[in-house]
Amino acid sequence: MSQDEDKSIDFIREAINDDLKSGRYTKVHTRFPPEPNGYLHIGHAKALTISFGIAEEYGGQCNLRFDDTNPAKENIEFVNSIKEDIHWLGFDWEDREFFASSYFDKLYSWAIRLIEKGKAYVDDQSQEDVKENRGTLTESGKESPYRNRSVEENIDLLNRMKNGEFPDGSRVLRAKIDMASPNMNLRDPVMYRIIHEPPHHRTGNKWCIYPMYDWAHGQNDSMEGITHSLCDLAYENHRPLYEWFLDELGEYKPRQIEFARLNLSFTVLSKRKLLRLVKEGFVKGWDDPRMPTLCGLRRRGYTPEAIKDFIKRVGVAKNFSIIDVALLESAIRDDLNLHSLRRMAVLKPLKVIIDNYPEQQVEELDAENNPGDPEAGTRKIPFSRVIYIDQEDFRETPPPKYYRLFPGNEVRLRYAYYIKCTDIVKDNNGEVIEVHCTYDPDSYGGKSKDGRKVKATIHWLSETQARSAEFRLYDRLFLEENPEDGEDGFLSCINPDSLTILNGYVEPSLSVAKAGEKFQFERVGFFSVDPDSTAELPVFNRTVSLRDTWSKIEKQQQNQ
RNA sequence: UGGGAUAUGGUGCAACGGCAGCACACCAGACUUUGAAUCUGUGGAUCUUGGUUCGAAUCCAGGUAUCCCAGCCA
Repeated sequence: MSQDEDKSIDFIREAINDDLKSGRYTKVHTRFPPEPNGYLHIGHAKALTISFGIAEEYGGQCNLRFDDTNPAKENIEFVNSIKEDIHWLGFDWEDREFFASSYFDKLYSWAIRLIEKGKAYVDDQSQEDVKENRGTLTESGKESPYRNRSVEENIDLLNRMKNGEFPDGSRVLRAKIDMASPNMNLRDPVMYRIIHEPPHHRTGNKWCIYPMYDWAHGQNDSMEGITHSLCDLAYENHRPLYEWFLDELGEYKPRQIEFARLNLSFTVLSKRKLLRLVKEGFVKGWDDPRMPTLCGLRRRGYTPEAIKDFIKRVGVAKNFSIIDVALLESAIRDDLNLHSLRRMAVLKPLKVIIDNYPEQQVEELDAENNPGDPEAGTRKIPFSRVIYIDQEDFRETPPPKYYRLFPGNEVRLRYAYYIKCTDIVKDNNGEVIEVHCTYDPDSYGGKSKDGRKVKATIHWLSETQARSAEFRLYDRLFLEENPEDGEDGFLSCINPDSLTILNGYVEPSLSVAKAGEKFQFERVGFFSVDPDSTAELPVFNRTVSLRDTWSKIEKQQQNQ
């Protein structure tokens, strides 16, 4: 067990501590139970980190169990992607990979047991009638006319349902509880429904009946000896049913504890909405770097460490909450700042000619790979007469407090020399296309001999050695802080500029960077190499920009 | 009077009858060969009304707001 550095622990760990102390349970065994009907996203990362993390902390175990009780929605590809994503985050279930479908036989025998106890019955009502007779939130329901069939008839009917004698929707098995219960989940909930097609991805056509969530989840938890079944607040209303089944069966009963799911500002997390983003082409796929899916975040350049750190910062509670995406960005910046190598890249090139620098000369200058980490070493970067700088680092007429290059001003080229702007060349449209400078030979390496200071240091690339590269700059997908509001609202607040593609240059060494490698482009942001990269054209995804104080200052100036 | 849950700075999370604290965000400054990072500092919160108590974010009662529940989805 971890003795938390900070003594405060969340309510789940508190409950587990109580259970261990009281002897209600003698170990901790959790489970992560995804339905294989979609990709894992950042919200799942929270659930997963809680269940796997708590098991780890208490020296217990966490099972991976696929909740595959509905063949209409599930398939093996999702099973595989889910496993990949969990492993990527750094969690492992060892040999405890389970499927709800593996328990179908045993579950069936438990259903028979309930029927024999008179606690379950086959209902022949149509779907409409079942709905009609369930009542409303304020009115109690009506009992089914089939509610009091004999045990023998119920068993016979269920058996024939299982054998495929009846069409989809014609009958269901229901628990006999209380049609007047104020908790809708207790108004004779459906246990089995008939589904002939499609075949189940694991059991094929063996089964024609499939258990509902409520008639599978708790039972599977029990069968696996789970002690703490941690889930979403949405299942709070299901807990009485979870316990009713196990009590009636007389089986071992885990404790279900619910916590608030993760919501993120400027993000949608509901499966339906994510699906529409993909299907309707607002993004390029489930792993589009703008998606909150784990595969999307991975491609964007997020690290497992940052995601886990983020989840830790979010905390665990029962309040409905919406986390500021800035917290996620802060977590990835912290991680990448510590670990990523620095490189120079020019996203929007502007040509600078250093008139007093010898025409054919090329110098190899030393540059640190990570100023914060001397162990990261240094590299050589070529310098010559013609270089590229970023357009944002030059202004013909500088606004107040602009320290970068402008006519008459001197700046430092990172790791190289001081240069002073002497002249500019414009094209027919009046756009500056060339900047002329002189350099101070006594400022080699960026240190002036006379000790004079310059306010700005800018990044650059030597024209001849620079390699072309594509930069994909991602911004938030939605303009509204809470795009989940409303059904279609999220589509109307899509950010038209969520992706900007720029063609610029990078240091020569980066042309061989491998997909997934991460760098900080100095003064620009953190980038990760995209799998779309080719030998001719490396592609860099911007994971997150650096904090940009200047743009804030400039914005303030414009607002005045 | 359907049932269940939750209310603490802008956003989250703590404080478990005894000085309301932490992170992110915001703001100011120091430092800086990244206007980054780092460091220092400022401001700002207990849903509401009553009650219990020497003392209430915490306990009690009422009110209000928000979330979940009427799938043969999970």
